[in-house]
Amino acid sequence: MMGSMGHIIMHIDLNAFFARAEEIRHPEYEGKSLVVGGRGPRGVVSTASYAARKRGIHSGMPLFQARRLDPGAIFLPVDFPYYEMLSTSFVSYLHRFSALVEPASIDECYVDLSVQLRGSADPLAYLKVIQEGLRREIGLNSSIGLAPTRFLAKMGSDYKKPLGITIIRKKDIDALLGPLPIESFWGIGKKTSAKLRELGIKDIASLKSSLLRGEKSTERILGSFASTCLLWLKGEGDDEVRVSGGEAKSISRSLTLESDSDEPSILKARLYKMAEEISALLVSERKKAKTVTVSLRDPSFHTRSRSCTLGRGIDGAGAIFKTAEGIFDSSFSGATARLIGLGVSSLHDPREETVQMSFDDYPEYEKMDETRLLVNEFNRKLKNGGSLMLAREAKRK
DNA sequence: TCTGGGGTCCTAGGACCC
DNA sequence: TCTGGGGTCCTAGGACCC
Repeated sequence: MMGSMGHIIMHIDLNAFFARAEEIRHPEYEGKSLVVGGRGPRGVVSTASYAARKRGIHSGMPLFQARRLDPGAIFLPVDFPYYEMLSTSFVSYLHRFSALVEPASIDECYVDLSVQLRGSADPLAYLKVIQEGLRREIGLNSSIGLAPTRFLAKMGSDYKKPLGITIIRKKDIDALLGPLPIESFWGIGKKTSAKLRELGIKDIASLKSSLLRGEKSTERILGSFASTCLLWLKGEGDDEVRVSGGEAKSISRSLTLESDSDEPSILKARLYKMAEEISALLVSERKKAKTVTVSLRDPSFHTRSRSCTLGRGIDGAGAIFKTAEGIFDSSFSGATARLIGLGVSSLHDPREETVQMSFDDYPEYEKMDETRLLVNEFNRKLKNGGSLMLAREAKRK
């Protein structure tokens, strides 16, 4: 009796996507030192072309620093709608090879190639066709990983950039991944790798042997992720490509101000603008949100967030703003902000709402407008929140 | 002229209910 | 009247990823 067969997963990642996208519409920039990044004095690098990377420029670096490293580089602002258009072409292109395509971000996809490659004598040739066709037809460069699980496919596409193709079979896991620095393990970032390095775990091989030995110190650092890591390094774990593409669980906007501000009218004006954008998205996705979160980053870069969950979903800019303003007034009055953010979560489809509160049951609600309802809701929350200051404020209203 | 913006998932503690 | 124990919802913060 045959066991159920594993999958063959491809992960394909676009190389220096934003920079390459600019080269496609400005061929004269090709091969040049190119930096795509935010606007304003506080912008950072989104993507640097490979020529710019050779000069030490990388994602997340402040733009002024990038300018210092390479004053002759070409600096371009981020044009999301254009990149999204190219990303859509990328996904459509992949559908030629498989119906099972899952976009994982704007520049990467998981593709199930089980049917196409099961028993294939030369999967590499097939992957080359995909990679070369993408470059020829759309102009995009990519790196590809092929493996029995999502994790290994992802590690494979990262293994050689740009224009790499890496196949990771179960028996080759240790030889290929073992020597890689611990930072390259997907899901282990700066903080965790620093802690692991203190224990002498500096590469993936030593992580795996530590986990195999069941060392508690390593398990404490990784928490519940420890067992997942070991599973992944044995070549097991998630191998499903989910076509449906999960719906968004939250929507947020945030803005780093050109200069710090403690002026409520300025900060509230930003909140209103963000509320409008979020509302437009909610309405277009036919969603309502029950939770509103306001966040503030102070000049020393400490970020605080305060949220409020309402008894029912909202999607209007006015309602979102009023809730945000209530949070702002009660939690952030007088604070100096470098960044202000607004987000909504607990999203749901109002058409699937089970029990609608009937106005007949609560006739006094009938005369109230939406704003008034929200203020009541908010005040009730504050009273339950147990903050004296907040409760006093609620009483005053 | 220090350090973007949009997400996901996890954790830990408190409130509340049975 | 010094200690229950789940389960769920909510909040806040942190780590990570692209």
